[in-house]
Amino acid sequence: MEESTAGGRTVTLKDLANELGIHPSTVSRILHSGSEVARGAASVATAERVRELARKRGYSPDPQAAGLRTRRTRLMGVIVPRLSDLVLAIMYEGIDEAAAQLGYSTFVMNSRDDPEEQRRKTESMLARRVDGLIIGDAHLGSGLLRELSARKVPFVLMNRRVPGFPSATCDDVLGGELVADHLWSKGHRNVAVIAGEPYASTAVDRTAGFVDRWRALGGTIPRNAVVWSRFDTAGGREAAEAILAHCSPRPTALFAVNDFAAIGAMGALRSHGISVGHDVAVVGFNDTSLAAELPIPLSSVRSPMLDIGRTAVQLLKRVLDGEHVDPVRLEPSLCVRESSACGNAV
Amino acid sequence: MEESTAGGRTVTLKDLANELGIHPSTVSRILHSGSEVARGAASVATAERVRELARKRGYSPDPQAAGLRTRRTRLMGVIVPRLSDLVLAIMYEGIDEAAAQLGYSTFVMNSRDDPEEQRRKTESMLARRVDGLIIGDAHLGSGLLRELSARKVPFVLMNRRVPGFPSATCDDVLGGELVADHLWSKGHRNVAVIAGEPYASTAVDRTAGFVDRWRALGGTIPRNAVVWSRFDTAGGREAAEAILAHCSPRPTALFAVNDFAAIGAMGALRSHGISVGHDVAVVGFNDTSLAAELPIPLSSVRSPMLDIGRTAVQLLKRVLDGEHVDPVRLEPSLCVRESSACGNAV
DNA sequence: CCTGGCTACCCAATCGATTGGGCAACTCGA
DNA sequence: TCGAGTTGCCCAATCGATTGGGTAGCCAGG
Repeated sequence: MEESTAGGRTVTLKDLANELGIHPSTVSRILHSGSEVARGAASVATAERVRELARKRGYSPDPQAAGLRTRRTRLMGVIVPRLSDLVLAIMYEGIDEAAAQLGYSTFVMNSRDDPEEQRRKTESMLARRVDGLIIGDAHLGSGLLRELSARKVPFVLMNRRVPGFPSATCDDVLGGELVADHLWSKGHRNVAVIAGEPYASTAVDRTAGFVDRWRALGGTIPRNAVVWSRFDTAGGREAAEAILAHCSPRPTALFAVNDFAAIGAMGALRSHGISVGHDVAVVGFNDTSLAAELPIPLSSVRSPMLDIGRTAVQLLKRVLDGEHVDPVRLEPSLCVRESSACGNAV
Repeated sequence: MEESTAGGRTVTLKDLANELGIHPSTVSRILHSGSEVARGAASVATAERVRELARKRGYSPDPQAAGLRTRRTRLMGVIVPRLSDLVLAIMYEGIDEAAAQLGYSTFVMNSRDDPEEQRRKTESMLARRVDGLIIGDAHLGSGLLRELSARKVPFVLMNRRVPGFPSATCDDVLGGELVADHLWSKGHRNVAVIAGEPYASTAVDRTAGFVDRWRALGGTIPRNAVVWSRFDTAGGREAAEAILAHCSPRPTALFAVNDFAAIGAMGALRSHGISVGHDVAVVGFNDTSLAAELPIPLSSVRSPMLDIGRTAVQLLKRVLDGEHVDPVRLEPSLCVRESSACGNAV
């Protein structure tokens, strides 16, 4: 009785209709319409017979055919820098879950933060006729978003925001502020920031939140203590090397806007014989599952990654429904661990 | 001139045909057929005019319509335990790349290694009418694969193999052997294995490769020195705790079949004041990007994850073309780092 | 002049679901 | 008893691309 979709013969609306001696359109209305329409379309008894047979035959509607007619695919396209970035992978899990709940499926593609690829992948998604896009790799000042907007492509941003467009992000400014408060209260007065990529709002906002709050607290941050870098371990390592080379006296605390950069920085510090959590405090961002499990557990700002993904889906749904939506920022919290547990001698 | 797909009016074959005063079928043959058919369908001059106009109008064929007619979607479904597992994420990047090259798009879904979810996601993929499946979460002895086979659903396995089905995997047995050779040659004689999940061929094969080779070398491994565990850091931590609690004398080397489990184990060792790479050697598996960047760099078996993904796509393509395909095992290599650099006193 | 074979196209059915418009048959109120 | 309304269903067009089967016009050979 489990014939269903693949390999063997596929059951169609017409098959069901023939078998019951009624018209396919009636079957369609019964199976795929809101209860009001379905009520008007058939008697309760007929409806029950139809539903029963559909179940028995393992009927599943052909999304190709339905989409062809309705011009909607119930497909969302998701573009991320790279899925092998744990942060994005987890957001995608949130997307996957929320999309399934709304009856949508998702495509994901990696753009590797390359503007060329962003365009290519976007077009490729549109060629697949996705209903809308969730863009997780937005670059500040990129023209692509304005173009998409002009073409009336429905989309929302995720993870990174760009002013003027709907987005689901962490409140990264607040996250940076939390770190500033923490390090300041631990007695640190000489800090450096591994700031990430300047085209990403995550990097910019976290850095700005930290630096602005630090100054508000009365601290100073020399220009060369803010080092832009890639988001991965290698980037963090290089940035830490630069800081060690150019900042004197040596900072007593490092804020990396990303856990992986923080891990890279920890490696660099260690190579220099500097003890993390003792000689130098390190704080990361995102609280990925690794942070707590590292040999020296890493303090990190926990961002609600799953919720960001879920929220992005909900926002996109509302955009698809024609609503106007405002950016959403979800609140982060700080997890203090050994890497920044001990303060500076005051 | 960039009208193209979304929002605004979509250009169809008929539009092109009308504008040129020829029949849609002719346009179709010109744009979407091999050169032989296209040659027969129109003069070179007409063909050029069609192609030119298609470019100018930004024509892109509607996959819904094409799929409805041809019964093929050029879609591959990919099922993985979780995309937030770096190993699978990287394999997926390989898939994404290879699939794009062949003109396919991919769906990914997470099954979380839950048999119920595996079924649900599989059906959901089939309901979307994917042409075939890449299954990255196969359980040894699961009935699902046999069912799919019986239903003639085209699929290949990836990452984990199950005898009797086509698969693209690492040669995990060889990987385990490499580790055994390495640790033995370093003088270790008392070792333990963090073996992973017994339903996954990766875990079973790596463990078997290690244990069998170890015995062949003349070593012994007591029963309680092989601890099955989850693949994540927490699982590795728990397994290491169990080993420390139950194995005496304490092993001088640990082989974890997965880098994350290895990292968890390193954390546990450290909590016990045991120095990794000095008191106890640790070796992981997969050589994820983190291994080399850890404060104490982790020795690990490098598995060709990208290639495994690419290979899976190529195998599936061949299955879709009706060929018979045999399992493919890609060769791993060992990367020795600080965590197992120093041997045991001989 | 007739036949046969090209060349360069056209025609129309088809895939499966959706949906606006019908329309019988029956009910009910006046 | 008539008209209006409701119930329960059918009809047929449609979405866009594909594809097996034509066919008109032309040229060459016999």
